[in-house]
Formats: sequence, structure tokens, C-alpha cells
Amino acid sequence: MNLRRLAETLNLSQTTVSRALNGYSDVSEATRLRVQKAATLHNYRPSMRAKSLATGRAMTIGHIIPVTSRHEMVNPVFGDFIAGAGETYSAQGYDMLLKLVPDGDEERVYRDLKSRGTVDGIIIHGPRMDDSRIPLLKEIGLPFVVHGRASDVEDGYSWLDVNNKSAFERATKFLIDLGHTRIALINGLENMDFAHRRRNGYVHALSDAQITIDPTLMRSEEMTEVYGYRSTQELLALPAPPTAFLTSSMMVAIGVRRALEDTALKMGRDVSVITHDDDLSYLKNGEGVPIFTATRSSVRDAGRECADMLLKRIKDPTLPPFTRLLEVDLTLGRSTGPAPIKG
Amino acid sequence: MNLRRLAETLNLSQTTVSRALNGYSDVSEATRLRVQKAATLHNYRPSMRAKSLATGRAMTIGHIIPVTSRHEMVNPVFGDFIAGAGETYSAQGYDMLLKLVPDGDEERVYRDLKSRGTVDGIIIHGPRMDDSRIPLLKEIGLPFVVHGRASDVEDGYSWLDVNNKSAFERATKFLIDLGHTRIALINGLENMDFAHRRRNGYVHALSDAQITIDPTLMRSEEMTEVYGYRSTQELLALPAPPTAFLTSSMMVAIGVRRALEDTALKMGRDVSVITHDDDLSYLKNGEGVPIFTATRSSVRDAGRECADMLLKRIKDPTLPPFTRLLEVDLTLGRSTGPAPIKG
DNA sequence: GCGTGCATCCAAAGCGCTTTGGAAATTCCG
DNA sequence: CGGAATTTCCAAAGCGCTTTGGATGCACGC
Repeated sequence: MNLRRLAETLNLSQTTVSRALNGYSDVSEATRLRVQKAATLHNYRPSMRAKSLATGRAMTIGHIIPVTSRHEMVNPVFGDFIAGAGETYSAQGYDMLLKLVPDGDEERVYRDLKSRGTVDGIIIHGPRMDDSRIPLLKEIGLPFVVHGRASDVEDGYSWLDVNNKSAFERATKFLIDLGHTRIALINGLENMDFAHRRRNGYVHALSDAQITIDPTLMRSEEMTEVYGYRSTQELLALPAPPTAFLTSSMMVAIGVRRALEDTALKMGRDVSVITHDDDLSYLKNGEGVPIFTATRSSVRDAGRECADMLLKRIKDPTLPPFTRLLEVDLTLGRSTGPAPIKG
Repeated sequence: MNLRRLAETLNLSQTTVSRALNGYSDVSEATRLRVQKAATLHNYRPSMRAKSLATGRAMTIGHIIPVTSRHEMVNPVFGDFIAGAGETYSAQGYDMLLKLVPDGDEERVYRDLKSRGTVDGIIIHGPRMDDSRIPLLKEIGLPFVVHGRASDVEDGYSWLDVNNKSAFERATKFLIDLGHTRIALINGLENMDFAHRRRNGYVHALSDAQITIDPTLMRSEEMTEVYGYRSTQELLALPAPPTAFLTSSMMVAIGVRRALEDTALKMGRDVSVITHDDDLSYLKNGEGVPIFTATRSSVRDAGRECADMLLKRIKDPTLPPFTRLLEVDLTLGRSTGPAPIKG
């Protein structure tokens, strides 16, 4: 059933039926009711294709996932983020388009998206420090919101970010207060902006406490369980091993724990661990008392809010960019304790 | 730049330009070249909206994720599946639409998808044993492929599934051969078809070996780390605790391991663990010798192939349904060993 | 020189909706 | 009671593409 046939059935013009269904005021309540009845009766749903051609809006938001040969953004965090954003979209009648884009193809894809009109806006994932996508999107005029920030890009764009620096600064300071001085940082890839900020927070806290920075205690890779495991093994094999670990994700922390359990060291007694926790639905930080002491911030909430920001800007493009900095909770778990007394 | 203006620029008709760009034979090579040059010069890309209205194809595949209040399909497995499917889509010029759908809304959404023409086909995730979506989609005539199967639905639809029954039967038999008789099954939700099949395989192997089935050794919940942990604690507290665990996912197995490490029991010596491993990119089963003995099947490959099947059926709807049963590898890791001698 | 066949091109209709710019009918009010 | 204002409806254009059904010109063979 399409609009024309529905209009014929009702002995009305397409115009009237369309306006009745879309809630315009220049149609009497009586006929509006008639139209609505007939629409549900005949199971009429307007064709998205035609509608978006006529209106110029796709009612679709794009999520572009960079696919490097070696590193994937399709990670556990992404799933929860999408879930959050999806809630917002469903509530407001938007669809979500997912696109995996090989590195280097990005410019072409964004321009495509704009000129082919497949989406009304996009959300940028995993910004790097100097992310070329931001000026690019500004240039081509496609509304966007960044999940994270790009340090080297001057302002003038919308973003939502966790306060990574303060989070890791607080976590580091917490470990220092417990007496730790050799603190390892098992970070994400540091060309990622968030990882860079976390390192800054870590370094800052150490400097504040007059502790010299030891580069051998810092790692930077993609955040997998195996990476956490391997790094810990290597770090523990050092002449002066760390007594505390700061990790960038639950997944990595689980790897750290696995490595510790291969040794005689007990987590929370001999070695302390703090992780950042994205509060993923299927990977909770324990029940009751958390497994790990953690800086926590729900990535699902972030998704919901990013989507919200984007839709607002699409509705009213004259609005100035939104920015939102989320502070983390530092929740105490079983994985931290005072630094062991030197033997 | 749109088709009309491009045609004007070239002093050609829209027809000719369109056909030149789409590779029809009734346009001379000379003009085709001219057209292509002009198209790239002016950065012309056909509007998806107009194109899909004209052709009736959306060039988009839908992935519907059921969202129950309590259980989420946006799980770690989903991310990798999507990544695989996305590769296929990119390669063939398709887009991917993601939709989170609250339980109960499904029928409305599928009918919507069909009549609004937003997608050309969909992939069904997480089929339950008697999944109503399958007959529904057949009725409304939207092409689809099921990732998994629905036991209670008679054939006549396309699916790709892991041989869950044989996988868990083999795994159970392997444990039995090692001398284990008290084997726990920490399964996924058993209204999910795959979980039901796994249980069948488990039960079958035990029966074959004349081992009586003990319902207290079987759990069925959503597959989280915490679930694995809690289940293991409870099972170990039994008067006659199991000596081996069979789990449905790496995540659960990690929970099992955490519970074991709270005790004096050593995995692989005192207690054996086998898990199913979906071979997720960020959650590898260790490097070198696997952490867990596991039945493995790449969910990413599954995604790639599901997408392939669907696109083939969309291109030629007269084709009979495809079905594909993937056998798993049983890879030996460090988590299994002979049953401990009874003290 | 004329019908045939082929290679190129094009005008116009159509996809299913929204929206503009009235027209017709009704109400209002001095 | 007549003109203005208001309400209710509609014809037709337009969104940007594809596709049908020719039209045109040219070489070919007889």
C-alpha cells in the first residue's frame, strides 16, 4: 500500500493524506482520524526511500569503524557504546548505519556519505591525537560528534569524553599514597588520544610526588587480555619489578591477573592493580566488592549521550558545538593494598 | 553535483550519462570515457536515496538485535560477527543497518523494515528453539539468513551454524576419557537454540558412557564472567563437587578460572576446564599453547559467510535456501588433565 | 538506390513521497 | 448582508535517479 492508493481509497488527495499523517494543522480532526484509521487498516507505512528523497533527510546516523590491518575498533567497548546510542536512535526514529572502513579510505568514505546522502550525521570513534577526520568533516559539512577528543585539533567541534587525565592521575596518586613508587602503566595505543591523556595523568602524578619516570615501566599496545598477560610477565622479570599496575581496560587487567596467578604473588597484597572500567554489561567488575579497584565510567551512557548531542545538532545546525567531560568514579576493590615493605 | 547538471555539462542526456556510468553496452567507449572523466572531475556520486527509490533496492542489510530488559545480545560475540559480515558488505557495496529492538516489538519492526524498504534482507541473531521470527519473515517475504538454527522450526530457510552438539559431545567425551565422571556444564541460556544443542551433546556423551546425569551440575544463564565465577563457587561447595567444567564461552571460563584461583585447586591438575572459544580478536585463548582446552570456531568467519549467503540469495531469490554446518576444532590447552585419583 | 541491421543516443515516464501556492467552502463581524 | 478572515482541501511540481521504447544516423549487401 502506498500513499497514492491510500488517498484513492479515501477519496482524498495525496497532499491531505500526507499532511494528516504528519500532523499538520490544516486538516480537520475528523478527516485526520479517518486517514489514520485507514492507514492502520491497510497497514500503510511510508517508504523511507521516497520520504528521504523528498525531505532530504536520511533519518540515519553513521558509525564509522576504522579497520587497520592489525588493530580493530570492533572491540568490546564498541558493542556497549552502540547499545547506548541505539537506545537514543530508536527513541527518536533514527536508524544506525555501521561501516567498517580500511585505513586510508576514510576521506573517500566520508565524502561519499555526504554526497550520497546516506546519513544525516556521524559519530567518530577512536580519535587519534591529531585526527584529520575532524577538519575534514567540518569542511564537507557533515554533522558529527566525537567520542573522545583530539588534543591537537583546535576547538570548534562537538565531543564527549571521559576525563582520562584526571582519572589516571587520581589512580596513580592513590597508589602513591599507598606507598607504591614503582608503578607500571599498561596503556592502550598511545596514538589514540585517550591513551595519551591517561599517560599524561600518570606522569603528572608521579612528577608531583617527585618520583622519577621509568620508561621501562610503560607499555602501549592494543588492549587485549594477552597483552596484559605478556606485559606483566615481562615487567615482573625486571631487576626491580613494579609493585603496582595501572591498566587501561578490564580485559588487560584480567590478563595481568592471569600472569600474577602464575607466580607466588597475590594481587591486593604483594601487587596492586587499578584498571579503568568501562562498565560493560557482560564484563562487570565482580558482584558486591569489585574485583579490581577501578576508575569507572559507563561507555553505554556515553553512547546514549553522544547520540543525543548529535541529534540535537542535526535538528538545529545553528547550535554551537556541545562538549561534555565525564568524571570517573574511583571505586575501591580487592586489588589494591599498601606497598609491600622492602625485604 | 547531480545527474542532470552533469548531463548538461556534457551536452548529453541523463539517460546516456546514467548508462555510461553503470556500464551499459549501448554507449560508445568514447563517450563513456568522457562521462567518467567528468564524473570524477566534478566529484559526482549518485544519490543513494534517489537510486534506491528508482531501483527498489536499498543496498542495505539489517542486523536486528533483540533487547530484553535483562539480557543483551550486544555481547562480545556480536562485535566480531559484525566485523566479519562488514567485510563482505564493503566488498560488495552494501551498507549495514543496526537496530536494537525491544522484545515484543519484533513483529512490528520486521514488517516495518519490509514495507518501508529500508533493507534488502536481514540476518537473524540469537535464534531461540522455536523462533517465531522465521515463519514471520517467510510470510512477509524479506530475505534472511539465521546465524544459528531453530530446532523446532521445520526447514526451508537459510542458516549457518556451528555444530554445537557434536562440539560439546566431543568435549565431554574427551573429559570422560581422561577419567572425569563429575562434569559440570556451565551453559548459556537454554532457550537459546545453541545452548540447547550443547546441552544435548553433553547429555549424550554422558549417557553413552553410562554416567548418570546430575542436574545439580548444570547451569544455564547469560554468559558473563561473573556467572562463571559464581557458578564455580557454588559447584565447588557441593558435597561431591565436579572435577571438570564445560563452559559455553571464554568469558565464562575466565570467571571459572578466577573462582578456582580463590581456592587451592589448580586448573589442569585438580580441575579440568574446557570452553567453547569464538576466537574473538581481542580475547584470544592465549599465545602459543592455549590457556584453555577449547572447541573453537571463528565467529568472525561465520559473519563473513552469513553475509555472503544472504547477498547471494538477494541477488537470485529463486535459489533454494543455503545451509552450512561448521565443525569445530578441539584444541588442547593447559586447562585439562586426568581426573584426580580419589583420596 | 533501398531496405536491414547495428550502434548510439534521448525524451519522458515513473519510483513514492513532501511541499508550494492557491482554490473552495465556511465562519465572522460590522 | 457583503467582504474579510479562517478553515479545509488539492493540483502539480519536485526530490535525483533508472528504464522503457523509440529515434537517428550510418554501413552494408543486393
